[in-house]
Amino acid sequence: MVQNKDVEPRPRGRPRAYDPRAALRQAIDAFWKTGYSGTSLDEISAATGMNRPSLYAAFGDKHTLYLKALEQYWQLSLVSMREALADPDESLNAALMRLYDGQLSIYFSGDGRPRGCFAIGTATTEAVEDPEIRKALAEGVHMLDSDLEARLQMAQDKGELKDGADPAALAMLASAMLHTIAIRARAGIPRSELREIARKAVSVICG
Amino acid sequence: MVQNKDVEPRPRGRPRAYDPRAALRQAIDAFWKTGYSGTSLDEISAATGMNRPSLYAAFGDKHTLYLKALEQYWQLSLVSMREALADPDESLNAALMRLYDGQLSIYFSGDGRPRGCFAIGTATTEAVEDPEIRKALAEGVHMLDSDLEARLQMAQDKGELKDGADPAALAMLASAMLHTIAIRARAGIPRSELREIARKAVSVICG
DNA sequence: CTTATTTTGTACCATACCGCATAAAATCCT
DNA sequence: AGGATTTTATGCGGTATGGTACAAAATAAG
Repeated sequence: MVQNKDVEPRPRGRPRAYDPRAALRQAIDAFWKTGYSGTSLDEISAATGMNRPSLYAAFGDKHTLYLKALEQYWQLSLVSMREALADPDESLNAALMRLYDGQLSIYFSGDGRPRGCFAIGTATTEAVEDPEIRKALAEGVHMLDSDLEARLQMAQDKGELKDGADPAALAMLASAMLHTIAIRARAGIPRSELREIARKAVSVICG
Repeated sequence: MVQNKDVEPRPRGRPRAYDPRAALRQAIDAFWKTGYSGTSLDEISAATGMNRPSLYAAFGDKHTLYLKALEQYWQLSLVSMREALADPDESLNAALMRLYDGQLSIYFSGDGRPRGCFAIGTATTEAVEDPEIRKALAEGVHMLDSDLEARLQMAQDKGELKDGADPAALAMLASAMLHTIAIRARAGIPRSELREIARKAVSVICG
């Protein structure tokens, strides 16, 4: 089914039955619902269609599989957020709403119930006793902080903010807003309501 | 060891070896570190000093035990927050800082590593697939929202907020700030830093 | 066609887990 | 003292879990 892309020389032995990238996405889906501890390798095996030895060969044990899933999620998520903040001609208000709308699309994606942010929703629990997950969580959070602060700084430089505004403080509020939305999505608050509080928060932030 | 308080008529059979309230607190401590799925009944048994049948007799199965722990935590937490917001003569700024300082004390309590908010840190993960936990999480979050909104409304009535401020929006930001602090505490961000972002956020909120 | 190489699929092992059955222990009541 | 009652303590049973051994399958190279 899968054609060899480009000039990739066909590897030596039996070909893989499943695409590792798709499998990782499906593993993310599995962890996303019930968390790291709450998801068994059998469930991941079912979600990916790979049996456990293949899973193990491709991604290592459960812990490293989860770390890879987390890293992959942060990448996708940050790409989406940076796209939202990228256009320098867009107003701060519009850029922030694009960011929140993009994340809401992620939080409410998938077949089952709304599952919020994968990282906030699953890594936070493990972070206390697991140094690697804690580090990955902290780094992801910090990335967003930095991007937002840069965007807020830009807004201030362009005179979009009221005098005396503190871009770093406003960036932290914008970041906090995303975190509370991530939590509330998992708590069952409807999407429309979350978008509404995002809208109000953006109003306050933009002054 | 335990004297019968007041006129409590000593119950009939063998006396309990452990105080159920203290045991529930210790069960909370156990769940707090590693979450619902990540904590075994053996660990809870060790933490409380009760063996499993006693645990089961006192609190029911693991799920109902966790629900009781969650409910107890919300109560303690909300009591602390309401105390912080209660004094009508205090400035909004001071009241909010009292609230954040009180919660930070909780988030950084205990012997081990900082563990943030019990509810945010452990219920969020389970909330997607567990209706009861989801409900308890949503109710707790909503309680804080309501209290903050009432306090912000009071501030506006007293003329503490700038004209045109939206108390509900500001309350949501204050709530979001607590949520992000809860997450960041688990992610390993030091307490001093969290207090600093709380201070800045309060500055913005109070105008 | 045979051999080398890699992946798959089945099955297994040791342990962990939750819940409970049952007996011993500690107290109250008569 | 003896029976009634409640809790504790030990331990078991059935299942789930993470990880792996091993043989069969699928492909490339010779």
